[in-house]
Amino acid sequence: MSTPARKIKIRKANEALILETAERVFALSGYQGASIAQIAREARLPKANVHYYFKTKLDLYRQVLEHILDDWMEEASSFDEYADPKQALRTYVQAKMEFSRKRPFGSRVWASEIMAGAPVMERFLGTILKKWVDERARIIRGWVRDGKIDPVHPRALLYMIWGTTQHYADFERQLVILNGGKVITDRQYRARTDQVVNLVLASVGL
Amino acid sequence: MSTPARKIKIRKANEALILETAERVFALSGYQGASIAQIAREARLPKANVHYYFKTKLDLYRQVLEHILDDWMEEASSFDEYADPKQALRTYVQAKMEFSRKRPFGSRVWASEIMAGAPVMERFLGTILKKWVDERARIIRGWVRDGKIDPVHPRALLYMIWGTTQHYADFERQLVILNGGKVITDRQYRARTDQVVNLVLASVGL
DNA sequence: GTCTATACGTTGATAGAC
DNA sequence: GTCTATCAACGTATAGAC
Repeated sequence: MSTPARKIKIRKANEALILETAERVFALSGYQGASIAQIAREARLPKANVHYYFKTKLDLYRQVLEHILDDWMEEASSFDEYADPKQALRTYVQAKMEFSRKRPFGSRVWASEIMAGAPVMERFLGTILKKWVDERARIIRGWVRDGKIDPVHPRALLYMIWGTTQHYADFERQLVILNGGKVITDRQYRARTDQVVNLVLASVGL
Repeated sequence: MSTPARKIKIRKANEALILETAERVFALSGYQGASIAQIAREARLPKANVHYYFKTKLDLYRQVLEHILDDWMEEASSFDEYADPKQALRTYVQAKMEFSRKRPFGSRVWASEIMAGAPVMERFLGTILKKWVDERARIIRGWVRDGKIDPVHPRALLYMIWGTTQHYADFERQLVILNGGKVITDRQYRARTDQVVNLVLASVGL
């Protein structure tokens, strides 16, 4: 029963449970506002166990962010799936909207980290993200040069896509209240995704 | 010297100082994450003085939010300055962009409050904001009916405007890093504002 | 790997001298 | 109106029995 293999399995399961719970709690209260006690409570584990798997609160927070970055990489790559601007933008916006729907807490942890001055993600932003944005800006500029889309400012377009799609995750509570307090159904959300796609495409003349 | 008039003046000045500092600190760390000690330190006041002017942390937080709502009302009214969609949207987007530039902390406190589930602003969102959105949605639907703009979903348009313009306040740190670490100048910001206006107008066919 | 007990700093808040 | 001293509650983190 107490074989190494079994112990590793328990470890993986508990780490995953804590990471998932921590993402939710950090999303709700931010890094400073969240407490290990609350994370432990919601994961139904003794507080000491959280410290057993993650030495410090900062360690745990860092790993939560790393998890989010993994998914970020995936949605970022969707931008390059097609060379045609219409298909590329549609695919990317859809991927971002799906992420906002499926991982709203991840989006909020990110937002809260940036609002706190990005002390942990600074390096990522200045290296990987900056490189990605610079390259995508070049692609968009190419589309403009070839007359495939209207002459828009690449960065302004990317920031509009980010701001809009992340709004659906970060401000979910507000959207629900404005929706009359009714939760947004999958059907509704698909419709909203299409509307966002159409607005973005129209904004560049597609 | 110690006349009532003088004391009232001192009170007003200190309250304003504390409110301004608190907005910045709440913006950085959220309600739970912020501490009275930090607010007092940054305002260069003893901790007890903060409690003297604002009985509890929640009291202070509420008043910070009320201040932000006052400004929100003002920018909201800019939507109705013109009946023509092009002028109305331009004026509104410009007002929101100006707010993001001049009161980035206010925007972030709002964002952090919503991400925390809007425990304090819930009533405002469900009453005043909902009414405002419903009415503006009706106006936008009218523009579509009259063929003045493309057939867009009113709410999707409003959320795009909010998400995009607030992104410039809430994610300022990220934008600066993506800008190569250089602060965004007034000149640059005016250009970005124009780009956002153009994207929004184009998104509805204007 | 689990969990109780505990160390020890920081928090929100107050009392009371000035 | 200002400010030091203080308190109970809660924060992170660890020790050590099981």
